[in-house]
Amino acid sequence: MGRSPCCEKAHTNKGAWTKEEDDRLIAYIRAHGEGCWRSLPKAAGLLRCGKSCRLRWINYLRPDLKRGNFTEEEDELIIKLHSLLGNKIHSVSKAWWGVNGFSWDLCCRWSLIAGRLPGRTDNEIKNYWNTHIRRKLLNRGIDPATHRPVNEPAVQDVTTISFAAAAKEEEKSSGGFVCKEEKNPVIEKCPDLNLELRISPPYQHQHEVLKSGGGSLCFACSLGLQNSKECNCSIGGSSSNSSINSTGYDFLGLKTGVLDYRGLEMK
DNA sequence: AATTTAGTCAACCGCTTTCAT
DNA sequence: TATGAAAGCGGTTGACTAAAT
Repeated sequence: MGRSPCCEKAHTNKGAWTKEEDDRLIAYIRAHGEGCWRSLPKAAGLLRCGKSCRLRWINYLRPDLKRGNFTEEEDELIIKLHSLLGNKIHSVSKAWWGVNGFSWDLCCRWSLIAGRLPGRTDNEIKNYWNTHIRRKLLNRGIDPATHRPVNEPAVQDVTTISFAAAAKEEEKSSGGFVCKEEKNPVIEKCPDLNLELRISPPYQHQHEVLKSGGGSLCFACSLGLQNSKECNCSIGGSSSNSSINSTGYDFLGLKTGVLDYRGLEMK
C-alpha cells in the first residue's frame, strides 16, 4: 500500500547548505530537470531529504530568481494582492470550500502573490512582508492584517457563516453522513474572523454572460467579489463602471488578462 | 572594545491535499 | 475504497549580521 518512504531521516544533513551541496543540486537538476524530489538526493549524491532539496532549489538556486531589493511597484502589488488574498478566510472549513465549488488554492496567499511576481518566491515574499511591508503599513497608519486604518474602531460582532456547525448538527440528527451541499448554513457570531473579503458560491449568471460572449470577469469577480467595491467589470453587481472593464483594466490597475485568477493557480 | 538588541532570511516543522498502490 | 507517502503550503525558528549602547 502507498509509496515507499522518501528518505532515511537518520542519514540526512540539516541546516545551512554548503557550496558543494548547492553545486551538486544545480548540476543534477540541469542534467535531469526538476521533479521526482524523492529520488533526487540519492541520485545527486546528496545527504539531504528530498523536501529539503526542493526548498533549496525553489527558494534559492533556481536560475530565474530575481535577487536583490524589492521595487516600489512590487511593494504596492504585494500590498494590494495581500489585501485581497491575505484575509483569514482559512477559518472557513476546507470541506465547505470544496463542496461549494471553490478552489482551496484561493486561500494560499503567499504562493498566489508569488505567482504574480516573476522571480520572487513565496518564502521571500512572506519574509519581506513580515520584515518590511508590515512596518511600512503601520507607519502609514494601516493595520497590515485588515488593511484598515489602525485607529478605526474594531468591527464587533462580525457575522460569519459556519458550515461546519450546520454539518455537525445534521450529523447528530441523522447519525451519519452529511451531504453538505444540501445544508443550510448556520449564521453565528465569531469575533475572531474578519470576513472583509466576501465569499459566495460561483455566480451562475456570470457563466451565462461569459458563454454568450458578454465579456470577461474582472479579478474581483473571479474571486466571488462581484458585489464588492473592487468589482469593476460589467458583470459584477455593484459597479456600473463598464468603461473601465472595456479597457481590460481591473482594480489593481493591471490588465485583466494578467490578473485573471485562472492565471493565479499554483506554480 | 565588548555586550546587547533588533533586523533579516534560509531552513525547518507540521499540516493538508494529492496520488500511487 | 483504504492506506500511506509525496508534494506543497504557511507559520515559525534560529543563525547570522548590523546597529546601538
